Amino acid sequence: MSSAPKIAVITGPTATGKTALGVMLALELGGEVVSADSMQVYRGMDIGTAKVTKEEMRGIPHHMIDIAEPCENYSVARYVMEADECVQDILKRGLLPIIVGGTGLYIDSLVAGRDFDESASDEQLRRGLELKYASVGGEALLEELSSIDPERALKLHPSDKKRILRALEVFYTTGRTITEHDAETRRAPDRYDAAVIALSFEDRGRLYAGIDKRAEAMAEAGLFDEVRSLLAGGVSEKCTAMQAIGYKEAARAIRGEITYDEAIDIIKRESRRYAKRQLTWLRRREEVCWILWGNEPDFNFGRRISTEFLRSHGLK
RNA sequence: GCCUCUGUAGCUCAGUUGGUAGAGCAGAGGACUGAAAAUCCUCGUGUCGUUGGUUCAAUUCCGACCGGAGGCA
Repeated sequence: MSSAPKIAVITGPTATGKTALGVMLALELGGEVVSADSMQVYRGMDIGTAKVTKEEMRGIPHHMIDIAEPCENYSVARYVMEADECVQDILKRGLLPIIVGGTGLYIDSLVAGRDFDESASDEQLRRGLELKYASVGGEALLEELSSIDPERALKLHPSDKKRILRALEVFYTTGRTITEHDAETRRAPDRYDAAVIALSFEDRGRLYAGIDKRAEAMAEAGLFDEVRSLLAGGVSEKCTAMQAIGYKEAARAIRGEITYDEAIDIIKRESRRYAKRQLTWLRRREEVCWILWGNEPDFNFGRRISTEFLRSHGLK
């Protein structure tokens, strides 16, 4: 058995009740919530990210929310550093850290304790590579990568610009291939012993219905006004924050490219697809305690299953 | 009531000069190590409205019937 500190994780696709269950477990077990959500880190993005409200928190401290300006570009690397500090601090105070969120990459990276090399990022270089990609194309850049890191190149498709560029960037800034970096971090044992609870619905249709309903509710709650004020505050389309589902579509409607109703329909569809990707990410992880709702989330049931699972995992 | 058009994948439609069919969208599956709510890959069988007829063979031609749209001194 590993000697890594034990923590709890609540994840699952969007609109499945992670937030509510997180607070319940924190109250019951004496814990604090550490959010794992790539968009809730940004201030001013509340409605469209379904951020926890003060009332919903019920006095439970929530970390890693509202910690960046929407025009900053947040990243996994920064998340792991900052979230890890929160987790350490909670553990030090004898409480249970409960990671709650749907950003799989953030959760896995935090749990594994991935060490992102500080030097392996270079804006200038990336811009240059980007221009090169535009001029010579993905095939040519993949070939370039192939001569450096054939293993990685083999796994990438010529259209997968982001990953080809990153692989080259890592090599040119650190002198080591991304394959070597990967191998190294995979070899290291996880930093935390995570008990993972995943929420979803038994029936995919139910999940999607909930997502659609929530999109409508967001629009009614003032999503478009929220986006308007972000844009007025100088948050540009290029910011990572504006890639968030709900925000980019609302911005298009505000610019008059599509109607508000069209925007809402697209938001629903993109959210459904996002949920599907979240499920795909989650399914490859073994030892997950799945809690599948029927028609509606049943939090009494969820809480019972969760606490049982966490106890069996040696938590409290 | 009569005339014309129409009925093909969840939706919008294409098509087969007769050999049981294919696009877009929706959807499904997968990947994922510094943008991850991002990015990328793969996947098309459906009583061709129903029912008779012609034919070796009908979704395709003919008839009737049932939906839908339009027209009618």
